Amino acid sequence: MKRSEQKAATRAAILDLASRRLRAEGLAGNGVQRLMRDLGLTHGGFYVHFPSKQALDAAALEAAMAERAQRLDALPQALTRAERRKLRARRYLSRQHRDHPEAGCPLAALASEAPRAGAEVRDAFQRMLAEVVTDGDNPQDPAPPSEELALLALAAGGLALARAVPDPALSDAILAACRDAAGRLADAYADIQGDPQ
Amino acid sequence: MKRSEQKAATRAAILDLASRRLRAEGLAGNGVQRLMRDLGLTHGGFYVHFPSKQALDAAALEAAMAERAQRLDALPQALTRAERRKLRARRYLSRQHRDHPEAGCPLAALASEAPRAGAEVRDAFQRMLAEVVTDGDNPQDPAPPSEELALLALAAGGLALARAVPDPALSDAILAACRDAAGRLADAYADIQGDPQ
DNA sequence: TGTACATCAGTGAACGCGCGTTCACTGATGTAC
DNA sequence: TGTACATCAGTGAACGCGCGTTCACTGATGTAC
Repeated sequence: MKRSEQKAATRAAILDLASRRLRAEGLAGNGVQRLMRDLGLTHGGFYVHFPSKQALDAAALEAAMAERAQRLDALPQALTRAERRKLRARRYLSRQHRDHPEAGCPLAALASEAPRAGAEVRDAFQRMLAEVVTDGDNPQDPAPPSEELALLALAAGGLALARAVPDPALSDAILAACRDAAGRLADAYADIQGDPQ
Repeated sequence: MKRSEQKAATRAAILDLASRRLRAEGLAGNGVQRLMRDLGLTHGGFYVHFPSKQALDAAALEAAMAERAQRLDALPQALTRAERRKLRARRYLSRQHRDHPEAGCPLAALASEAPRAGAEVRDAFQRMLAEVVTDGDNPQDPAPPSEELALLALAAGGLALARAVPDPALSDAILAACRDAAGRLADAYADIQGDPQ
């Protein structure tokens, strides 16, 4: 392997682990030294790849976002908008997603930490949010951003609460309640403006 | 002042500042040394009042909850359930609440950090959630917990996202979208089961 | 093809800092006589 | 009322730890002749 390829591979490995750890343990649980150690490297070398911890956090967030889009936004085409929204909510508010934050949506994992983060991280967070709101939908007939924002807030809030609560039964109940509410909300939006497709 | 009164006053001051700081800066931003220093005390004395940092966090969370209940759950009696829910959502998803996390709801402030916290904090978090879901409503005719859970998830999620986003216009848009969605959801709930009172 | 040199990814020790917690102590308050 | 002693809220130094960042270095890879 060429040196430049080796370097790119190392950078990718740092980014990938950081991206998963960021979601599993938050911004604080994602230290440079532990990260590099767990990759079999020493922490000094970190600064060959990233100018700062915050730059890594922002880049890891973007990487998480790209992964998330692949996972959650792949939807069958032949559905009404309301059906697509319900399906997305069902995936988002699943036990699977709740129990595997490291592979899930970074918005839910970091929602309450992001306000306290630095500018780079907050900017990345905002780009992610904009992406979620516009993405995964029919580009021919974009959904109103406000509807997508509310559905996202419901899903991300519900997932975060379901993860926070120690009682599994209550946690399941939160997920179920939010799936149901997302469905009702999707229907309410469809009623008013007529559902396309 | 008697010594025991003095002690109680000191404890209350620690708890109060911790409760505000917890919401403004999260669990991580709430260090013992800085807390005590800002109260004009030394950090060693902290352990006269609390057995550990985590015990303080849990107690501060409960204190925040009590304060929150006073602030958000005082509602006129002569309203339908849907009207009460809309009013509560309007208060919760206000610019005022977004811009003053230190005096606001701890669920929104800590939603994504809580899953990573210790058992004491998570237990306190769950008690708070249970309280929000059952409280502030007509005790004669309790609302279905699943409906309250979903409305809370929407409100807390929306508030957290609105705080995370650096662009003020987008932040306002998130609040407005979630207020609107909470209204629709309240109506949807009222339609199905008939609105009491 | 072989040698000399340059590049640079990664090393590892060190920096100052704040964390939560411990502990021997001080000195004002409270109690007993 | 005055003295002797006990209590205990709060002090301040110290513990080990992990944080992000720096920097002189090593040694394998890459390049030039």
